[in-house]
Amino acid sequence: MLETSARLLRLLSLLQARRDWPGATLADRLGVSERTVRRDVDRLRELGYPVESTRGTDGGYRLVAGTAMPPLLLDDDEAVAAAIGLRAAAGVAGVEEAAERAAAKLEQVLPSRLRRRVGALQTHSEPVPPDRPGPAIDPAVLGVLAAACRDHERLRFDYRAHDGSSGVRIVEPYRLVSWGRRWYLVAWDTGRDDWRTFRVDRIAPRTPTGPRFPPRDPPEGGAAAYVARGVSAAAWRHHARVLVHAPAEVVAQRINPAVGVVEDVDGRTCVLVTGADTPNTLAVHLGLLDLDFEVTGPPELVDHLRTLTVRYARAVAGRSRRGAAVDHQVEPHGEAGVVGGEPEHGPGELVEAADPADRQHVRQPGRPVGR
Amino acid sequence: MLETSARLLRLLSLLQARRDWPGATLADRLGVSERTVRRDVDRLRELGYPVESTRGTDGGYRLVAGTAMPPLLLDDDEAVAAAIGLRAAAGVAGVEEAAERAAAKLEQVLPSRLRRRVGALQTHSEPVPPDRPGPAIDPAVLGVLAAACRDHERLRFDYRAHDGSSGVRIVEPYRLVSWGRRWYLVAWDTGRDDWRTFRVDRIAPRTPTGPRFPPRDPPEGGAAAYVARGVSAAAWRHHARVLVHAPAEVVAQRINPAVGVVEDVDGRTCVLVTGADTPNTLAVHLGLLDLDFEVTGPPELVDHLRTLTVRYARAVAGRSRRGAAVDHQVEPHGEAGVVGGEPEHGPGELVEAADPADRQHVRQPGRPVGR
DNA sequence: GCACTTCCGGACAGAACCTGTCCGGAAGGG
DNA sequence: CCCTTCCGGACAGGTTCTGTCCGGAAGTGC
Repeated sequence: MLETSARLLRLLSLLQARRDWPGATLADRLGVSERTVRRDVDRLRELGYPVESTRGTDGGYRLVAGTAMPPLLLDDDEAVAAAIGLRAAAGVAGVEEAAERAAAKLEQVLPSRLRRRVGALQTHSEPVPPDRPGPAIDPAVLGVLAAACRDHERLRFDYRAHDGSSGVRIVEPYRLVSWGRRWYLVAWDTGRDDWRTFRVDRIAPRTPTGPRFPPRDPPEGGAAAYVARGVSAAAWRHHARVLVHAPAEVVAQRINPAVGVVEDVDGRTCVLVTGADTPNTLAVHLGLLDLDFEVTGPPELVDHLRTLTVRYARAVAGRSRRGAAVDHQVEPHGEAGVVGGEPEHGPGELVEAADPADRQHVRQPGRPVGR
Repeated sequence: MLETSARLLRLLSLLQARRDWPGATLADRLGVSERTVRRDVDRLRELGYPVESTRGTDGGYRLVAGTAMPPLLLDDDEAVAAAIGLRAAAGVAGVEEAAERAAAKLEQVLPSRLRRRVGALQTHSEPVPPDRPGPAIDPAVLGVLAAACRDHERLRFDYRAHDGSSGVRIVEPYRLVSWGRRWYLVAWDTGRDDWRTFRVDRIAPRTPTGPRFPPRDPPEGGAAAYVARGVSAAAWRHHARVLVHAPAEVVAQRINPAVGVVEDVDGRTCVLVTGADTPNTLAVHLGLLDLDFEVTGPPELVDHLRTLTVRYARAVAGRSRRGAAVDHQVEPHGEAGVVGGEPEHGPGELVEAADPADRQHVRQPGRPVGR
């Protein structure tokens, strides 16, 4: 019966959307008897999609990872997110081709109303760019945390503090946030009776999760803002408070909010509180402002700005001496692919792909680069 | 019959993996009669997943977008890419929650061998970061191009050159590449008998696609490298050839290959060919090298380096005059969330989330920021 | 230990569905 | 006109599915 097939997909969708379903609830949602639900669960198992079951109070069924990938049943919003994510993944070394294939699969069946949303979000989004890879995270841990957030289940986990000590925490998770090169969990800490942000790479979850808890009002401004407040100021090795000779609104427009906070001083100048892992990166952020500013500390930054001053001065000192012999070889063009009026690019010199695992893209004159 | 359900999923999977399937081929793959395949196609249609059909030579069945999202059937590599992409999407404003939900759905069923791959790729990947949103692209266009790449179908499209003129091109598509803030199509141009790179936002595909063509050897180094060669040099408004006082290998290690090409000169110095959209960005990127260099052109760059020289000199001039009164307020900490020894962060000052659509994160002293 | 919760699965009658074969029709392209 | 493909009804034969009923098993809390 075709209804059997349809019902199996709906059952799979329910099991993917939430963790635990008592058989009676499933029977009610699917409009069949409980015996049929048990048969359906058996059918999913025969198809290779393992469904675990728990008897007794708070028992029920849950879908777990097996050896085969089951069909993924996404709602509209999730499908849009997946389409955007797969485009992002298309730029990731190691999965370009697979991401492209998956994106093609998804987009060929994406309803047109969702396609328009993908287009709109794609052009107006900018994820926080990581400057280097973060610590390794077990995706199973992320999965447990993500499911607990979604299902409003309490978590217990061992948390390793920055000084190496460890302790057990009991929290009500709210949201996972990818911030820079790390993942964070924003949760209500039951022991401290307040919101806290936890580094996911320091969490070792304990099982089982639960019990359930009623959702509480989220922290002010949402999880990402909450993490931004805590992380941006604390995560950097170097910090600076810089007096910028421009109105705060102008400065705010020129920086990524992930890198700093702007405080108005007198309407014409403001203070930028920012940071970075190295003085060089910090100096780059300041340079990108393209505005006059004053720095009095930290000493490393002051030293580095002085070094840059000398370096830049030297860099252009030889301009009148060397003439234009070097730079006239660079031909400014219009847009990408335009060469001599041609709208696309022909074969160029050999350069390695943008693969961070292999950075050997040095070109010796006259011979191909890399392996 | 449970086999009917299983077969429907396999049929759906086949239809998602490739565009056109003659009925006889499907019958062969599924191990049933052609009549049964026609019944199965009807069943998919009744489930809400539209299957189009074409009669005659080169006819067959293809899955198209309907009003409902069908189950997504991903192979192992595609599932890994989707997991990575969804994590990337979790940082995109507007789809955080949906991406998190979709990620949780996927990761709860991801076989453990794939989870490990996700973890490994996640920590060692760095996509080319876009510095700002690219031109709007109709996702339907991307979908058509992606499918044509996958199915090795020729494309005909109207291509708008940079000067506004337009012409029809017939190509054999090879790969879509996300590069910086734009998408590119790498394809064999049948008219010019050579590889070309096309801006996707300038492509208006003509239908239908086809006929099929045998795959040819890809351009040297792969599609991303190919685009890198053409785009990096041509896409920027400003270019520079810079003499760097360091060995080429050292310089190559310090830059992202997306931003430049390094040519050895004499083993101790080398030339960096790079570019950017503004002289400021170019100048600041040169500063990131943390190496001495010489620049003779273009004049805008030289002027701007002089401007930066003055700005930086002024920025640090007041250090001895102003004392440490400003910067001692910044308390360097250990890792994220550590405040006074606490391993996680309590409620901090109010700052807007990292939402590029709303950049008002200016903080007036004493009052909350933003709306 | 008991009561309540949940899953488990066989047996049965009745109903419904699925498959392969056969065939004539329709549409597209060379 | 011929070849390719999809379309779908008719038929016989066989298989599966469903709801009901029931006894069993396991987990949890009091």
